[in-house]
Amino acid sequence: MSAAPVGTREISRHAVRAELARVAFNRFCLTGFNQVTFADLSEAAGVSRSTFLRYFGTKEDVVLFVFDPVGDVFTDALDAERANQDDWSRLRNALESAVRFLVRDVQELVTILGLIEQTPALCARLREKQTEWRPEIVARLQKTTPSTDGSSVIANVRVAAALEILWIVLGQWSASDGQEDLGKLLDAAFAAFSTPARQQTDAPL
Amino acid sequence: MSAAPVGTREISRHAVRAELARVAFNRFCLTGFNQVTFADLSEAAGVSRSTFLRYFGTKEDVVLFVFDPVGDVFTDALDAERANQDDWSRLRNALESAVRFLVRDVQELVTILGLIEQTPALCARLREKQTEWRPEIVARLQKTTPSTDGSSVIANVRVAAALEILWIVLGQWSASDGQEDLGKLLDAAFAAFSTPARQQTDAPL
DNA sequence: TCCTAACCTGATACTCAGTGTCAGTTGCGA
DNA sequence: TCGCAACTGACACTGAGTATCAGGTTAGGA
Repeated sequence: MSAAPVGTREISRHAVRAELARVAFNRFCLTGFNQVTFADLSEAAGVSRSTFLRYFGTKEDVVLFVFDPVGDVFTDALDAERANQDDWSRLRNALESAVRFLVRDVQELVTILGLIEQTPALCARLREKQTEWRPEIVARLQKTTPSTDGSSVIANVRVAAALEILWIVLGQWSASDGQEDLGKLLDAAFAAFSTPARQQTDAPL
Repeated sequence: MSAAPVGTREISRHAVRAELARVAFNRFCLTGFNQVTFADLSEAAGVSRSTFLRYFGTKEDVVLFVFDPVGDVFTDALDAERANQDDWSRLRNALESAVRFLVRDVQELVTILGLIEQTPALCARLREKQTEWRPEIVARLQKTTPSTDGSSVIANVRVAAALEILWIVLGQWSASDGQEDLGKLLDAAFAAFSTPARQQTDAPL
């Protein structure tokens, strides 16, 4: 996982970052992501534009940096799974760990997801992160299974599908204002692969 | 599908667009996407920067506009499928239509995919298009099946998974320089959902 | 306690993407 | 032939992101 902050410098940096993000987040929700400029943000936060930009490389990162650890959380959780389970179960459980990591403050996460949903630039950047996570996850998933020809494609598809489920489930969950049970939503989503893909699809929940 | 160009204006616009994209594409491949500016492109194409920007809203679109019809191709193909097939078969076949639409000039497509792969901005924008296609595809897939509670999530997951397969298969295909059979690659990818998700995964090709 | 090297900050200047406007031109239909 | 609509280049502008610099602050070792 990411190295815990050791020096006081690191602690300070982390805290400032959090505070800047907090201030910025309010502005984004109030005015809309695209309407807010770095000049606005730095003024609201009481630092110079230069300084603000030193903490966040891009405007998207101001919102999305909270998702950065998800890749590691996911791979770690995948490793912790018993290797004798099938791929889907392992992915489902690892996904639950990732979701649990994200849901600390329900209201906050719902708000962030809402902001992301209505801002194409944020969606795009988030998908980019998702794509960065995939190779490592695929490697971990395959570690137990001696890779045969073509199994790499299969592993890639399964991981990609699992990551898609992450956003679909979170979207559904935030649409219910954080009311629905995330575990059940995950089960319902993974049913897409176990239910006979014909007519019906009786909701299993 | 998109309206065929009728007036001479429309024909002209379409042709100019294609020519500008052609010139620009060479530059991108030569120097790298990020290193080329609109000033470079317009100079190379012999038009003003203003004019170039009028044909393509963003630099990404200069490369990716060829993917714009894919969403419609996919949904149309999905409608054409016999409704009594299962979801996976319908999606697989619709995907094959989309792929066939894209593969007109093998060498050109391989080059484009290579450029996209090594340019994060292009990947991100492409994923954005993909996300735009999804709702309509989900609607078409569900049209035949009376939607029960929770089946919407399942349909969303299946479509999302299918679209992921599109890029995974195209990536694999372009890595083989366009040699591998796309139909077989699609079968291999969809095997991720039919093969028991345990050990082995003997490659079915 | 002091010194120094590393770090943080704000200021400034720069490149480039993307938007908007305007005046002149050209093609097309009436 | 007239007039409208679209196309064009020129120009100005906003804002993201990069780079540099000088002055101030702090951590940590002597």
